[in-house]
Amino acid sequence: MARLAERIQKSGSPMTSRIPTPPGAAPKGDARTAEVSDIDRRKSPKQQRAVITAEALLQAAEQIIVREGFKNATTNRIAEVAGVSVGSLYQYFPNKQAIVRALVEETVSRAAARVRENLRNLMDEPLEPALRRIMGLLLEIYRENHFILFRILDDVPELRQYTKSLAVETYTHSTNLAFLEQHHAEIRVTDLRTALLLIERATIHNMQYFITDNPTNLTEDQFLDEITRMAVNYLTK
Amino acid sequence: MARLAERIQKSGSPMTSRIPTPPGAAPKGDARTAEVSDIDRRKSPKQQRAVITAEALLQAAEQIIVREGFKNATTNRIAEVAGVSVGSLYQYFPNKQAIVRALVEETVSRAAARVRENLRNLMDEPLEPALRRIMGLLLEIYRENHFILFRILDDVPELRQYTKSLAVETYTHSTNLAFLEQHHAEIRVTDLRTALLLIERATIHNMQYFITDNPTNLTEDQFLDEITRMAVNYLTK
Amino acid sequence: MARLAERIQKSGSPMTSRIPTPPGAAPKGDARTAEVSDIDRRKSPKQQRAVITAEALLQAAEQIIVREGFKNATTNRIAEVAGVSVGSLYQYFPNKQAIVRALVEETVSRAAARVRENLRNLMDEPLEPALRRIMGLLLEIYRENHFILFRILDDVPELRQYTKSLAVETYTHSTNLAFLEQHHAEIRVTDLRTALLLIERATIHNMQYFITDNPTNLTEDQFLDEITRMAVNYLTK
Amino acid sequence: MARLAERIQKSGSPMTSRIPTPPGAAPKGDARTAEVSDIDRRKSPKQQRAVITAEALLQAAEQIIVREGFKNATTNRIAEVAGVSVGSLYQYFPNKQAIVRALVEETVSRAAARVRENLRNLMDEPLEPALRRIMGLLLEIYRENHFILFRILDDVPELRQYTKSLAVETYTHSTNLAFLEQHHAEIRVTDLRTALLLIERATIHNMQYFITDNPTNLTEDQFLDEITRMAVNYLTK
DNA sequence: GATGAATGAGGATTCATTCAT
DNA sequence: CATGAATGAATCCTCATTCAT
Repeated sequence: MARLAERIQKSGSPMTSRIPTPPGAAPKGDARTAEVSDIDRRKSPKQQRAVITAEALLQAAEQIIVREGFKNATTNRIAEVAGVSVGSLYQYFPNKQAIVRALVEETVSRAAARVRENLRNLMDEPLEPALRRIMGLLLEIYRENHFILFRILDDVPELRQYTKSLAVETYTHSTNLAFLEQHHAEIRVTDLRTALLLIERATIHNMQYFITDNPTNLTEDQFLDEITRMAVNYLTK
Repeated sequence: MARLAERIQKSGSPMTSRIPTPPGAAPKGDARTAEVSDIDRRKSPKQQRAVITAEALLQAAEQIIVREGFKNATTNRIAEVAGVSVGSLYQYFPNKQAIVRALVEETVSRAAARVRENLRNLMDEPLEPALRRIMGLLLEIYRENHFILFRILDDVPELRQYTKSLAVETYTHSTNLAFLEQHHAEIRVTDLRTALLLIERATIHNMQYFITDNPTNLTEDQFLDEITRMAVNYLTK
Repeated sequence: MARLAERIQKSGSPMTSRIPTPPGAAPKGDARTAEVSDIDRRKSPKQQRAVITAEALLQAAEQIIVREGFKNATTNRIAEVAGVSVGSLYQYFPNKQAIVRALVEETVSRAAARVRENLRNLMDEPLEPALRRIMGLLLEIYRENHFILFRILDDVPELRQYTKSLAVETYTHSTNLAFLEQHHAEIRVTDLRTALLLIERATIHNMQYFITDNPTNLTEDQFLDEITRMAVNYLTK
Repeated sequence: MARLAERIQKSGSPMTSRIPTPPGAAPKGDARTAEVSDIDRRKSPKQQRAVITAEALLQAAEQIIVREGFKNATTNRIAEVAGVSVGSLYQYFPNKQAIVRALVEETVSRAAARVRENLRNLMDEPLEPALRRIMGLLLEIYRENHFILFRILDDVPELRQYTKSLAVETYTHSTNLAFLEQHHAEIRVTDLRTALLLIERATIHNMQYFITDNPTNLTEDQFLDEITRMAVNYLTK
């Protein structure tokens, strides 16, 4: 939440600029640097109170989305739940979409930080157990933030163009890649980047379905085993 | 198209009944017999003209969605493009959602029929080449019906509860299963149904991303090879 | 009012197209032909009821503007006074501005028709008495339609770009010119078109002030005499 | 600028009092003595800083209006550009309108001073060349202050009631009259005041159109010649 | 049956003004 | 005095659905 102020910004005319805030991709320590505010018309909060309000708005938005569904998250309702006026909402967010975006970015970057940190600690572990651990972490993260990480991106079509840049994988991509390179001895595929992308998709969406439906009737451990096996088999055989 | 009339039905108040038209799941001859709740159907278009009108509406809806985006597909516009009045639209479909649903079902069941048919012809082929062939077919189908099969489900949150039952895999599930059983000798996983579900997810969403973004920069053939390899490796190693 | 349907049309995105409906400028009988509807999204009224509603909306708008001032002429209020719903308003007019525009065009073209007709009958009269007659007519017209012809154009900044094309003079310009040419013997200025433009401005705005303030304390007849004299002196001396 | 403080005043509830600061109309030495209603004045900026702030606000307002259009001149934006807080803005001006009014008065009185001064120097010149000189000066002034002198009055309907008292002519009226009286020998019209009013209207609005559109395609010199001729012919023939 | 006019609740957004700090 | 966060009424516009003709 420390970077909240930096994240509150104008999104130009609703989603016209095709290239979104590019994901930090520094090969070594890919700590995301604060995204440049594109001509933000909204004042960035300068007083204590302002930060609190902006925060309250985001929390209100999240709460409504989770409890009442995205379509009930009108600007007026968000303001109401946050305990402020609509006017205040527009003081911090240029439009409704910006709230959702801030919410997602907030969640994603936190999640990504967790993943990257774990991944670094697992750099020296063998591929399979390391992957398995990461899978477990991912499942936990996605379960905790299911609404924000999955549902919202579906519910806000305009946000879809940003989906890529807002996805957790994107934020962790370079670290993921470094992890694979670290284990290249065990891996048979040559194009690591491509393999990574394919596995990411396969993994994430299986998790999404596991969380919402669990059509497999597997236990969580069994599920993670299978998912890991799919990834490892693909990479190593 | 023949079963159109059967598919047109009322969904009660928008999506309150949780269980939609359940997918046929007969293990062997899974020819879907239309199980339509006769209650709630607005109208049985027995006359030629009626069917034509309903069909025109669906085509109009599809055309608008594909060309102008989902949010431009208002009921008035659909009727306009179809060349009838809104009043008539409501003669054939109880509400907007029913149109979308009919459209999806239409597309899905056609696609599923193609898949099943191909699958049956490949029953005696070895696992890998057979799978590869199916993968190619699926990619083709998803590409052709990208908007209907992927985008709509995202754009109509209320339809998401139906996603499962409206997905192509669901319609082909039993055939798919039969296919796997036919090749059980090559397969090491024990729970075929679960394995199938996992592979389906992994495959379909990778295809979705390949079609919309192709972030991998693979050629279609390369992509299909990889996807197939992922599935085969998972099943057999 | 007969051409109402033709006049109800979309104005593109609010006033972006710089070139407005060009004024009819046929040298001979400059009867304005129905302006082409630029991509009008709104249905043109086909039933009796529709025409009545559209008409009621225009009248409501005029009434509100005249009685309550332009700023009270909100879309909701216009609909209310017209006795219909806002929805209906937007059935016939793509946006608020279009209503005002329709109102002005309606008034202007009617006024212009009167002027042109009179002018034609005065073609053979000597310059001064003919001009004096026209001045009287103009004053009458502007007095009757003061709000629509003067105030609105000021109150709708976006409409200002159209001011030229919506002004009465513009609609009568070719006839006016023909009138001057007819009297060229009495006239000393060489560039009739320019002279006409200068006189038009001088005349119209003096009338505007006369109607709203009459800071001169002249009687109407005296005022018309002076205005006429100004024009005649400019043209002939 | 010295008289700024005097000009800052409260206008009651937005423009309810019909009679604004009346223009000084002393026939001879018409140096405007500021007649400000002390009631309603928000604040007397006696300190240096205060005057500077108020001045900065006016300049900010002008800048925004000219560069970004009137509708972008919100109070918040004006304060922002002026480098102060909205709160401060309301310290110096009771409401938005007061800012606009101050801006107009400022500009008008400066312009009027120039006109009057020139006029005095031309008192002994013959009518035509003197008028021609004044016309040139007026055109220059209007061109420089086009936005403030013309556009604003259109954009702030509430200000229109003040139009008369805020117009340049009004501020120069007595001097103008004195000028005409000085030349009464050349003039045939008897009621000089009325003639003056008529000529003022004719002149000013032609200039307005010349500046914004120049529909005549005349050069500036030609235009001034024509305008002058119109005035002289009217006065002397 | 068909038509298309009418509905109206509801949503996003703005901006002059106030007032606690 | 200055600040800037908060206010909230008000505005324009949409679109699924109904129903009189």
